[in-house]
Amino acid sequence: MSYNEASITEVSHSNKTIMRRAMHSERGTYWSSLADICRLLGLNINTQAQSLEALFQHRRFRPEQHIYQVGQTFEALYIVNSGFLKTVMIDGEGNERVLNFPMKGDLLGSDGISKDQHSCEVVALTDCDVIVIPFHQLLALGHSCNELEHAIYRLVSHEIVREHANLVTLGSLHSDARVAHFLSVQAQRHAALGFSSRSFLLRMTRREIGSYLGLTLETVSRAMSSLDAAGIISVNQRDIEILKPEALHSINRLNGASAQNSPFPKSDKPITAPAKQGRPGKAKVLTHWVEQRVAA
Amino acid sequence: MSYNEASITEVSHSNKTIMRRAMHSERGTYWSSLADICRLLGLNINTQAQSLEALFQHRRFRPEQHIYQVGQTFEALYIVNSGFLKTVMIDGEGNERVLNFPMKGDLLGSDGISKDQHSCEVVALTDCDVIVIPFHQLLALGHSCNELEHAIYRLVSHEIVREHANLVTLGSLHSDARVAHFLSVQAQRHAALGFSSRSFLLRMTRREIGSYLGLTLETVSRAMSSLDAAGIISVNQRDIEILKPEALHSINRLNGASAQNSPFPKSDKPITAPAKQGRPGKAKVLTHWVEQRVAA
DNA sequence: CGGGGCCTTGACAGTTGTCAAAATTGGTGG
DNA sequence: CCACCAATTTTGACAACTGTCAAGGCCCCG
Repeated sequence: MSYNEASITEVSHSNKTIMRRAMHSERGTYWSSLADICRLLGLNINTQAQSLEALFQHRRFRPEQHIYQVGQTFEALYIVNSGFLKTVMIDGEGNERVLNFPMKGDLLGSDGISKDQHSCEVVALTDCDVIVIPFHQLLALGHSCNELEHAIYRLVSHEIVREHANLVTLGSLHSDARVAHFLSVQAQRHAALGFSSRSFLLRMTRREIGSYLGLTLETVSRAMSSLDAAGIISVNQRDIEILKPEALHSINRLNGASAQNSPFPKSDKPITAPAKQGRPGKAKVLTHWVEQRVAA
Repeated sequence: MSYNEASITEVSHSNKTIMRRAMHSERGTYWSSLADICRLLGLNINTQAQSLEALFQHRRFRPEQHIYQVGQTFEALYIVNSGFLKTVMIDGEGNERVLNFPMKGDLLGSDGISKDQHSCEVVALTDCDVIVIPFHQLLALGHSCNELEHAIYRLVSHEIVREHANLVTLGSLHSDARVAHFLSVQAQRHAALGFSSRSFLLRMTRREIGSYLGLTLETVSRAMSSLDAAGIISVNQRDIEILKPEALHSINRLNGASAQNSPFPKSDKPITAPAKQGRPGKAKVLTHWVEQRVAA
């Protein structure tokens, strides 16, 4: 990503700039142009408008720090420029549920538009660099470029589609399948960022994965051990290596909750992993299902 | 709702009007102004702009008919004017998952903005009347009124917040609590529409409720029987009467998946229903939990 | 080197899915 | 008007899955 070191003369609200610059004085304040952001998002906006030169400030966060909290007044959307985070919802009794694990290129904050107040919170899991996009400013830019405006709506709508997919995963897959799907998606996302899709590091705890998938941390751990024993992945704590991506991807054992209203009778066997041979070492825990697969 | 019988002279694209009028010739075509729609949504837009007089066409649907389908090109958002519907997602094998049960005043179609193509589909459960709002036209109106534009974003964002709540329900509540919560929400929504909040008719099957809640139809049926036996509700097929709304509302038995990272130790007993006396008749099925409550 | 998270694994119990059958409802046709 | 059929709902018995509780191992950090 091409950073733009802040140069005050380029910016309209210079007083603000000075203030913020003071806060981040250790390393200076970074800015990105709208064009940079479009690149980060993979957008191709065709416009010669000067709006592409509008600058947006970066903010850095340490692990555990909040990008925003529940109840905080909504002012800006955020784009993740680097780092890994979690989005969590807190219920009345202080229980926390993980909604998502955003990473580079992801949008944060769209939950706040609805009531001008955030209904969930985002926490950094690693060092993070986030671009702040004041909402009113974004709307103003949208007015000068229809294509950009449409892109904003698309971004927000994309969040809805993503959540739909989560709902389906949560409601209709068994624990092994949820974990397999989670790892598969993580791998793909890492790949999309230019990292290896075969080997990566999980940035969150088993408890957080469980919360995200609607499972306990023990069930997550066991599911991973099963996949390891089946030779589909290799797990060492948070270090994940994917040995058979296709196998991982094709695990979608269904729950009873997936109502089958389709005309087809429930005849054909579900598509499952063609795992062949479990490695002898390590976990002895195999669900019946994986045992069956391993035996086949 | 104040309908406006189509009067062609009021409308700009008269050719379209004639065409559509022909399609619905049985009962004539209805139109609503933007002001009508704001009223339906409970919005209070302050503007004298003539845009409030823009007219939008209604479409009627019979049970089982699709408002839109997966893969269909996105062209419009829809507001439900009357009737009950379901939003469903179809996976590769033809399994269907219910995502929501929209009713009067709800927004439909926001999933389509993302890729100019719908990723789920909406089906009428009863006779329905739906207002069609072509998206490009809505954007154009937004340009002439900032307040309206903001309202559009709020509507879409609200969908995100609603889905967050669904994810939490699905991931962190036990079956009884999910069903109780579902009924509680249904009651509130009926009340918000001016119907009785104590007694209402479910428009969907047990299977559809189960699909929505990530449960099987049998589990839904059993949960309702338990609540009935506990004297909290009265169930007769799809006829629901709520005897103790507070009790129903306060059932939130947690799953293990709700990671408790809060500082408070897990000491205090969860808030549960103070059900006193099960009626002697009917269901003999009680979960341990309800038994415990009933005994207390 | 010690301590505190975090992860793994085991044993067991509670919850929920599966399969099956009976009861209820609504609609259709004789 | 009644009988019958199909769809939906309820209920039961059982098995499978996942949560609960507990113990031990691993790793990082002080």
